[in-house]
Amino acid sequence: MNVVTLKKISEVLGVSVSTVSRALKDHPDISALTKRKVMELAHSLEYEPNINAINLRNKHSMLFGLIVPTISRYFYDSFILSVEEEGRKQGYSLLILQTGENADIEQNSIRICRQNRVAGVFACLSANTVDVEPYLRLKDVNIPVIFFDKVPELEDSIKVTAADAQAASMAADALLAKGKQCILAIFGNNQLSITRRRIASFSNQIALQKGVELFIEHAHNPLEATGLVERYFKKEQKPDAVFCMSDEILTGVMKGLQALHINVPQETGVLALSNGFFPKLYYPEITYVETSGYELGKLAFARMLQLIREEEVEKETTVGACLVEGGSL
Amino acid sequence: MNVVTLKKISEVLGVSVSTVSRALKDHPDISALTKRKVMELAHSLEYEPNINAINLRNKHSMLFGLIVPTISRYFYDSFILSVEEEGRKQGYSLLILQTGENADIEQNSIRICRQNRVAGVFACLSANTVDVEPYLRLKDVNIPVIFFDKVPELEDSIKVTAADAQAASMAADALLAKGKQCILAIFGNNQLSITRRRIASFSNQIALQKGVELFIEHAHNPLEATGLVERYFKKEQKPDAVFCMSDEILTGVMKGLQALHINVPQETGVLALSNGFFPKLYYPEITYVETSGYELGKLAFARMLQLIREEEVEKETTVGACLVEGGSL
DNA sequence: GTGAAAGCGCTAACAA
DNA sequence: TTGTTAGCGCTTTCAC
Repeated sequence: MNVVTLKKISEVLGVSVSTVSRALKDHPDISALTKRKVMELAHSLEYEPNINAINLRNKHSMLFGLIVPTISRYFYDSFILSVEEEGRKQGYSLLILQTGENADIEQNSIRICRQNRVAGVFACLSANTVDVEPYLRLKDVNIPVIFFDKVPELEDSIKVTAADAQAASMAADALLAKGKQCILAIFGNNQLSITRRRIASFSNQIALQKGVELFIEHAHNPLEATGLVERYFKKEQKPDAVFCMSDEILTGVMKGLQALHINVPQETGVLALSNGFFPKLYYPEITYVETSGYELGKLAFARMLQLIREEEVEKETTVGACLVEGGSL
Repeated sequence: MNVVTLKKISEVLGVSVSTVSRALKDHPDISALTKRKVMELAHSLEYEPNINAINLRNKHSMLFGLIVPTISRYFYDSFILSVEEEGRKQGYSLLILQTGENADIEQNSIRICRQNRVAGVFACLSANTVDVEPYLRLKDVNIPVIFFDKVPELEDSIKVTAADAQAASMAADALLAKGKQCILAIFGNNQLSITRRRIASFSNQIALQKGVELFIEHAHNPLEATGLVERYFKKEQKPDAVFCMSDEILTGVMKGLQALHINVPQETGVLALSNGFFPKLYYPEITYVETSGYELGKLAFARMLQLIREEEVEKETTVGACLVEGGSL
């Protein structure tokens, strides 16, 4: 083992470990000469401090735990990216733990965060999280928790989410502004509060305009969305617009429209709530209301820093939505 | 701070720390009674061992570093998932470090791995990695490195890759079998050995069939791929098939074809090398040669374990490819 | 069957 | 300006 430690450096130079330690941190007490010698040697030996020793001493690590159903696609990747970027600026790294929507793995992930004495946890609940308690108990060991996206319905936890209601009503407005008269709106899992909020807000907004027909449907995956499109576009009266609650639904809808050779936007308009990646895959690009995982990440990180610094933190914050025009409406 | 340590438990119970330590690991020396008392108390106090202390003592951690350009889409997510799954079985977690193809961040990520005394590093080079040395020097501090996907052209490093040559020639065969005569083949960054291997194998295979015209082009992102499609399909003699070296290129190509209203497969065939997600987004689904990130992850992990156990390890291994029929050819 | 003590690598209070 | 020392939490050897 060729691992270099402060001790090794101190022995070579004939000084004490603490001198080396201080020299490396550019401590004002140490003479310029000593500093130079220490730094040079450390550099040439490729010294890297042992984080575990540092953490042990500090009683916390420069790691954040990030517990999430999946890192890929449809939203979380951009959240993670932005948390990682922000964290890097402050010297933090990310311990990413995917639960795959499995409650056992989720519980275990919380334990791993505890054992690692992470500086904080970013958590997005699994669809079937049974017990939020273990998250809350992290507070006992001084680990702050920020919930994002899929958050528990609890008063006293810190949550950051996209502005669902706002996004959904913006989408409705965009459809009405284009004079759409017969709208197929496809939403996701109705169990989730996020879905119910979006439906309520969307249909209320549509209802403001008399005479618009609205068909609300649910799809749990792209395939079901494709099926819905096939069903509705074989009808006598075809929808003149399709609204997709998520990227996942959007991909299913587009596949269905392609299969039926339906031209967008000539024969029907398409509008999605999206993070922005999938709409750009198509031609014409899909018009969407953006709920940015990236922005959400930035916000979550800011909240985390406040918690760590023991500043006052707002319990619930949302990031706004905005309409991004493609050519699909 | 309510953090429970062995010492706290030992004080409550009036035994020594070492007894507690041994009791918790079910050491045979300890009496059943003591064990029970210790375990019960530890449980009720929600004791979790401090990993940093353990790592410090062990001189390594139960973390793997995973350095990758991006965690999302196009391949890596499935690799990460499988490494994480395998790792979890053995008690490992993942320190995921995204480089965003930035060489500085990549270097820094290597340092973070060193500082954390990770048990090993899984590395996929950035497109513009200038200096592989820092990876190799991890060996000096006993950190094994497994390169995957984008690997360096070095004899003595351990690499796992998709069977590029095989996949590319399978793709060529599939095109020839359909009697394609004028093929536009779009590859990625020509700097990467992976690209050059694929080109060589692909064009050699095509060359076996006399009279087939092959146009080889490069695209560094989807946009460039879209541009190439627009250029080639405005020509007098349009390609009767497009080959896409990656998912990224595929998405760009499909957007270009949609823009020009070119029917697949009637007017042109499309074939991709892919991980399987994107081809299913389109109608008809794209025929592709699958190189599985998931399988590759399993393989990489197996190699890592061998390295850690200081077993003999094959330097280069590949996972096979297979043709998945869609309706695009 | 249990305890005492050393040591992993680092930092910081205190001494010189 | 530098050194000595104690201690972070844990494991393990050695002693009893």
